[in-house]
Amino acid sequence: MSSRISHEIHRLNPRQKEAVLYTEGPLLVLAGAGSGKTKVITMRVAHLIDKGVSSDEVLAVTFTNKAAREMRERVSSMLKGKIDSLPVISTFHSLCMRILRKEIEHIGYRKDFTIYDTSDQLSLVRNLMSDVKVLDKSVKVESVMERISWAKNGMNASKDIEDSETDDVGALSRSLYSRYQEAMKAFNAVDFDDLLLLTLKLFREHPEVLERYVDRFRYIMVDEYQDTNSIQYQFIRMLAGERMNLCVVGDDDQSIYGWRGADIGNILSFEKDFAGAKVVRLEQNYRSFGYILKAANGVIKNNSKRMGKSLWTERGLGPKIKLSPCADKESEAQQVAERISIIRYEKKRKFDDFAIIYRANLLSRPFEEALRKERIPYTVIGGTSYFERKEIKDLAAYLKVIANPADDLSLLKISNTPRRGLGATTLEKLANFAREEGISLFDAFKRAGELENINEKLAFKVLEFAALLENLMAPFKCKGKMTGAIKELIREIGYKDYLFEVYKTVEVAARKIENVESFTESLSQYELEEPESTLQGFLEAMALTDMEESKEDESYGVTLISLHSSKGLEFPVVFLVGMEDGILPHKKSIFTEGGLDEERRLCYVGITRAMEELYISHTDFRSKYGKDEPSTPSRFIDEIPDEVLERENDSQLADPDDSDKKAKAFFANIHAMLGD
DNA sequence: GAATCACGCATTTTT
DNA sequence: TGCGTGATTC
Repeated sequence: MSSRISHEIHRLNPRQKEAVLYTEGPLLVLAGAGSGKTKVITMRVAHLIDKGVSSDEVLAVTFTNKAAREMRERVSSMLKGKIDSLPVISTFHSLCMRILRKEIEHIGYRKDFTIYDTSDQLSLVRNLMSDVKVLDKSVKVESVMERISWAKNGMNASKDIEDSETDDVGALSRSLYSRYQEAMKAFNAVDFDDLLLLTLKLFREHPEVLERYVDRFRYIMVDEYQDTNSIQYQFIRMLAGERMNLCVVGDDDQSIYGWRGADIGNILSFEKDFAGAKVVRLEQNYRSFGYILKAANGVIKNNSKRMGKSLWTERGLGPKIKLSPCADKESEAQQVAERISIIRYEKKRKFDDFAIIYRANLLSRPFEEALRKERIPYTVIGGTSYFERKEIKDLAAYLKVIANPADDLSLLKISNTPRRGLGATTLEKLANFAREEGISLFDAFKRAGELENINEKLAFKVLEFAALLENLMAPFKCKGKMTGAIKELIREIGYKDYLFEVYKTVEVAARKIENVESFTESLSQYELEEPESTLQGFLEAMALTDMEESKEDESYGVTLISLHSSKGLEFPVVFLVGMEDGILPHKKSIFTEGGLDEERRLCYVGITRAMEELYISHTDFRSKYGKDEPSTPSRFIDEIPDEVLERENDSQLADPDDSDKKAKAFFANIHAMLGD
């Protein structure tokens, strides 16, 4: 046994050590916020391998790429030089993808399937809706898609979509459900839900396949177990087999994704589900001062359905939590901004040490304005921007067609982008022809000459376009030729000219072109890094991974972030803002089953992000959608023990001493901005 | 095909 | 209130 790893294990606290050393049979590690969870997981993997388990036999599953990447890095540095291959550490989705790539033919799909992301799904549903001539504009495509996905995941009370759902969305979703599935299959495409669902189907219908995986993965670990949904639960359950060397790590108190299908019941009934399970509680917190933990404990103990856990620390109490009532959201924002200036100046902190955390992204606005006014640099996390760049989606659609000519949807999308005179009517005719002949749209393109209702000139254009795509297929199949091929593609279709044409200002067009370049760049990088590079592999990486690895070091300044995205992060100074009833707890959650408990957990997550100082604020009046409404402090504030709180006055009037401080701090911000 | 207008909508988000 | 979408119009 390696002395270095055993030395590291000896330095763990008793509970952590217990979790690391208990390797056989089901184990639930209840890891409180800041209790050294990642350390335990990685150490456990290292320990398993160190004691002789082959790294091939170990599987660790996470939810996000970021978590997987982090874990992979830590495991590999811990085992440096000891092993030649890392264990499989991957997200649910990429794990299933890997399994399906090998085995999907067992259930009647083709191996070269394409992955559809949310926006692909959305445009498919949009197309289906226009096929059946839905004129009712009150039905949103998003709602229909959501309902279909919900049904697929079996999260309706019973299977499929209930007949009793008589509302428009329900009825429409029901009638489109099978069309959706058929279209996906015809396109040789698979959506995010399918990755898991089809793997489950595969395992159910082909026990011999399942057996191979059960036999291979002898030690399984699942991170963030409280976030698993019922499909993921079943998947894990099957993989764990009879052996049940399954270690799940999570925190029921941080289950905040119930609204998208996560089932907190999975973690709560782990002991029942996996007979003989051992439970280890990690309650010693290494992140926060005592008062912060007391506040967190005070709030969360009001939830009834939980495993029960109470955080403690050896770090001492630290400063009390400051509670500030503010007149309105503008003064709340201003107060926070001024406070950040002063604290940074007086305590020699960096702007990176601060975070402003809120329930809903739209609350960030006033804070951004106040910070700008105060000359404080900041980064807003969240919003949905990365996946939505039109030019990237365009090029990706080209690649999808080249990789999978059966993908009618993507072909449709690129047929007239850039414009080549293939309008809606022509495409409609081609689509009809394809349907009649039972062929793909691409094959229909290649036979455009046979259509009598399309004139010769137009048919020639279609044929030309099909030939263009077809000619590109070969270079994309050659190893190491993809970067050249994409440049060729961009040139051939005149994409850059098209961008200049479409976007009026030079700046916007230039930005778009920059994105195009970076897309090319990422393909070339993929090709360089990946010895077994294929176009399919690249598209997969695009769909399944964030591809934004470099953005982390760009972020600088105060972090503005939603409660949900703050999970897993920590900051020396945290401002929990907008702590009002109707916001946290959110008004829509108050009357839904289990909604209030989840809001409380959200509050718990927020509090436990703070390492040293925590400020909680709320307003007397809040203008929403134009109207001024009186607001009440969040009911969760009442659950914080009084002795940990320091209540501040409502008065915004600063004493002279204070304004002096403010001025000094302000000028210090300007200096900081100038870079000294 | 672009500009303009009116309307509706307004938690949370990853793969 | 403020934004994004879809329809309308030139």
